[in-house]
Amino acid sequence: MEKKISITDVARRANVSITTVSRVLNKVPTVNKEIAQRVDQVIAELKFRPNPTAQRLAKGTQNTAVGFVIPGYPGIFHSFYAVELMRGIGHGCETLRLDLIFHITDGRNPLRSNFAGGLIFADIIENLPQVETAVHENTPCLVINHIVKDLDVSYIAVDNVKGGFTATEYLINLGHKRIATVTGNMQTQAGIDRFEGFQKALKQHGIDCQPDFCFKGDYSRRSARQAAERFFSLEHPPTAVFAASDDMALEIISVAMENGIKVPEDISIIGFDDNPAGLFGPVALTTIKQPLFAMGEEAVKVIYDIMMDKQIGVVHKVLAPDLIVRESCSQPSS
Amino acid sequence: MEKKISITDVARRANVSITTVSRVLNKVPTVNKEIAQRVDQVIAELKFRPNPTAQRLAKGTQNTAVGFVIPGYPGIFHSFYAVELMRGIGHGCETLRLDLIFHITDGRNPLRSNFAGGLIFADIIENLPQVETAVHENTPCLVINHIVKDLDVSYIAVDNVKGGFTATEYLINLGHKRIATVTGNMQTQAGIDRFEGFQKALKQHGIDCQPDFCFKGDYSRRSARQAAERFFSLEHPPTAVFAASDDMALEIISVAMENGIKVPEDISIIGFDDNPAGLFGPVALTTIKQPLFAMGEEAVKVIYDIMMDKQIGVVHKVLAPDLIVRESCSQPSS
DNA sequence: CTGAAAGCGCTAACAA
DNA sequence: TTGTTAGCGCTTTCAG
Repeated sequence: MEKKISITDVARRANVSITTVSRVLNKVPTVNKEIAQRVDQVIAELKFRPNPTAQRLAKGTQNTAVGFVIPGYPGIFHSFYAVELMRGIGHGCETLRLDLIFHITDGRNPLRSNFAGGLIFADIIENLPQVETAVHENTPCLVINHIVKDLDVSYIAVDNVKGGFTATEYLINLGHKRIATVTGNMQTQAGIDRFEGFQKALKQHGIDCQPDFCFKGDYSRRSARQAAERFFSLEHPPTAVFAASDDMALEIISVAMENGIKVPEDISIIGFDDNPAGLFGPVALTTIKQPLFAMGEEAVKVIYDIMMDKQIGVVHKVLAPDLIVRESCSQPSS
Repeated sequence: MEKKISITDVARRANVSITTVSRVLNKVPTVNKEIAQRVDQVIAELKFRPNPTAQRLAKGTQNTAVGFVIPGYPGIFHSFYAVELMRGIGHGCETLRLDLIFHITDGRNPLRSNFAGGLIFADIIENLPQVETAVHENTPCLVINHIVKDLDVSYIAVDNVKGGFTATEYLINLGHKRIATVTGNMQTQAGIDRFEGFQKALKQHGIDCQPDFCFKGDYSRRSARQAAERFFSLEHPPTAVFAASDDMALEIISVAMENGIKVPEDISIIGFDDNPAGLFGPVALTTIKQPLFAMGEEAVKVIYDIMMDKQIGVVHKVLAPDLIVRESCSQPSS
């Protein structure tokens, strides 16, 4: 462990003042060529690196870095959801020339927001204490895709009610009347909201919401399988199903095929997420795409405004999801 | 744009010294309860945030952040290669309690390495000038998967020669004698090295390397198709093919199927990359897996040692790739 | 063209 | 328990 060398060491060795060293560091043109060269040489010899912290302090540079906090569970980097968000945030930071600091954390550690001027939280479930701390420390914060009630914090989220509504209305407009749904985990906002959108669409088009057609799932393939088996064993089975996730939609398609039921001829299936996995398999999945990339990008803009005091108070934004039509839905045959 | 408030403002307003404010900021327990409370209140009123830069300078904190530089081309976050690397680096940073700063860049901008104590470059092709600058500024640097010749910089790479060798030898051990290859882009190190490994394996096992069996591809599916058509039209076609990428391997399988040639019964195909796409499709692809995650993790360790002066001079590491046996290879039938 | 000196905002002895 | 006084390593007037 060598002792840190500073600008003073360089100055001494080159027989100049630290001011001059600072000048060559900053490429001030008014420095004598020879001296500059000598200084450069000493810098190289000593392998001197100016301390960026001190530079920033002296220059009074604003802290232009945003931290992106994501849960560190395995597979996070393979999650379509997280990666899309990252892309958007990465792009946003690039545009605004902000540094992007990743905080991959299990939510336990205090999260020293060392250099970050603002924090974006991707998943609040594990990180709620960290959000609270950050808010309490006056750190600009933004939560993605989670509508926070108990805390006065900004958020930007996708409109899951609208997503459920859009999916269901699409089915209705295709001519379906017997529409079922398998919901997401009803402990989660997304699960509740997507189901609400489903009901709303039915109601608005004067279609009854049969209890038989509403299966409370939990996003798991297992629950989707149970739902599908229930639906298919009904005397009057549905002609269309809205699944609250692509994963579940895919599982329903599997069950259908196992039972010789054709998609979309015999039954239409629509998912939610626009997971690339929906592209493979026997039929490309029609689904609802969350504007993940846009959300990430927007998140950066918002946090930037907050950091720069252009924005006072918290901001709440809700983005609309898009319908992606592929092959798994058609008009009812009967 | 409000004037920045500093610890002095807080001190004045709370009628205490800045030291006391500093103490409550750092939660030093020896502060009078009432005073602490008063200070806290003022902090809240003024929405004061301590300047992290000044804190770091005063505390003399080491710069424990590593920058990860990746090209900003679209789709980078969906590239299996890049994402695996990120995962490894993310994990490494977490383990070493380092901050991770992403620099998503097109290679044009100067890359102000603001807070990073060290830099890891994921793809040197677009970023070479940045690497040069960084090296010149004595910034600890590490290049991933590119063996740099003209620059005295550390790198950590995968052994592509060994990868090609392993793939080919596996085919040989299965009993194949008529082995073809479609190479990657021979302008790239990976392309050259994998081909070299192929030749080396053949030679070592006393098998002639027929020119007919060596097709110079470029990683594209198009080139793989041409290669496959050539191979299949030969009087004595090969019984096995080593493709320098999974993409190409998959295309060869497609061509084979179009021609009624069965994989692996009639012909064995081995790829390179362990791309998840190889899992789908009619036969799961046998392939060579690059230790991407491990490489990222290792990269962090190495840059850390360099940053901490535990490591003097540059370090060059080469990791061995692994054979992943799945379904696309078998013993030759004839 | 160069250097002395005064900070940048905060922490950390050292006194009081 | 609180305040005074030096710095942290660098930039930046302002003289020379």
